[in-house]
Amino acid sequence: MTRVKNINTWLTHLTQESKTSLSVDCVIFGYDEEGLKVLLIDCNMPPYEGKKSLLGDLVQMNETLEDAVIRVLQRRTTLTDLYFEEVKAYSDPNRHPLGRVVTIAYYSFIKISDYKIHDSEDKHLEWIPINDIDELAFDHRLILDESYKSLKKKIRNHPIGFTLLPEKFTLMQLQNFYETVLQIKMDRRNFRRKLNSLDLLIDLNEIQNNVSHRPAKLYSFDFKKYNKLMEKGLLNFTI
Amino acid sequence: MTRVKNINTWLTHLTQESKTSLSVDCVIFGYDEEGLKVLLIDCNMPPYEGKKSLLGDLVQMNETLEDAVIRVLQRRTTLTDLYFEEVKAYSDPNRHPLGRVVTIAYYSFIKISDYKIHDSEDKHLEWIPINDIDELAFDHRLILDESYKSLKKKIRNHPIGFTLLPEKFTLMQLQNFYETVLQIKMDRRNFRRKLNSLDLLIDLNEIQNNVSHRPAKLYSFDFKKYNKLMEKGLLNFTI
DNA sequence: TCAAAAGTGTTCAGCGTACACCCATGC
DNA sequence: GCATGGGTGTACGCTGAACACTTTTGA
Repeated sequence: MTRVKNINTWLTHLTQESKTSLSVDCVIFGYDEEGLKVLLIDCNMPPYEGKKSLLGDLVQMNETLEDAVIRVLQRRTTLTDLYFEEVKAYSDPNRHPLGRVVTIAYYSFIKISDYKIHDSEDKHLEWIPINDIDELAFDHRLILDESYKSLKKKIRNHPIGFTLLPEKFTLMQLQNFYETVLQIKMDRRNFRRKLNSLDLLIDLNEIQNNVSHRPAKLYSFDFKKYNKLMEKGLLNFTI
Repeated sequence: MTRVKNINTWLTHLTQESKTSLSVDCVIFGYDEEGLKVLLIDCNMPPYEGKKSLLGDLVQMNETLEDAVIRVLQRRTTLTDLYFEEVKAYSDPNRHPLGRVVTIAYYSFIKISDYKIHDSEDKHLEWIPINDIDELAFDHRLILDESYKSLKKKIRNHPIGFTLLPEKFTLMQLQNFYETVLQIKMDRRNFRRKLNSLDLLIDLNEIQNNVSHRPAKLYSFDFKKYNKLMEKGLLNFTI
């Protein structure tokens, strides 16, 4: 009987020559008062000198891809509750000048003020506003575009935004967040009704002060209630 | 200046010891009159002898992941317009008994009658009804579950179903397809109205014959119209 | 004439969308 | 008092969901 040797059926060892380098690349989205930005680093690898690239690294032998992403993210931040999502694998044999490197792309989304810059490499790091990014090294522009598309989809059905705002926020700050990230305009009255109907905001009975206009009420997000409702599968969170 | 060596910034070569085996695994969903099935193969690799596994293979040096998927699918079918979607990467260092194998999971969905069994390996191949599948080799049960979830989501927004039915089909056949794949019941009148309102079915002015009940009208799907509308981005296909 | 599936309409509730005016504060 | 953003309500159209009876055919 001829039998095709196959990784899932019958094989006795893995050969060196079929192995490949594997990396993770992370589109780190950041949000602050100025808007939506992406953390990029200078690439000095020919032929991409002068271009910026995403943060990423080779995956080590004893870690999962998720471990590698956490490593990439934590090299630069002290945050522990990191949020990230897998986007897609990129495997063009010619995508990397050093040879074959398959990369799995992830995106993360953090509050820029929580981000700690802390090693000598950091001078090559920069938060670039999403709309100011032009060409990137490797296929990173493509990765960025597909990640951003994926983020925009995700953010309308998951309360990612609430961890990126100050603990106490106004409805206008919240709406600005969605408008900035989604790059659309929303109707103020409809937005407020929508958020109220979700019944997940805690009215703190506090107001802004020192603003030269009518002060807005402050809210916080009821993560406990959200988690409880999601566990029971009985919440349709859509914005 | 200390500088972290990094795949995206500054590195002169790729070392052997950081390389890993890479595979693709494909959840091949199939549909026929009997329902939704998955193509599985016997696994003879310790410690999984006697279990079934998904179809997959190691990725070769000069192919993309998509090339590898097509190779896996075409080893067993003569179809050219293969449909497949990436699901997720699985990278637990202990997921494979031969050593570290990172796998990228894909699902495909085909008409079982189009599928050609054609080599000696095939006697180990079987279409198993989705609800009859128990444990699988490796982490393939997890991969199957996550792929099925992903398929169910996809199928409500993309006309995948229409390639899996006979060219001429009745509305009941179409509804059965959705009910079977989604494992839900749908209201007949609402379903028919929905499909009519999409205005993508071609009324063939033909009816079933030799059925011992009122014969149903036959339809086909207007792929041309669908593609045209989708290009213009002006169709919200949801079932 | 019976069994079996085909075919058909209406009502209701919820949700997204569009839209304009008065209010509270600091300067 | 004026500039600035905060706060509010209504009307309409679309869509999903629930629900029962008549029609056509073969046996």
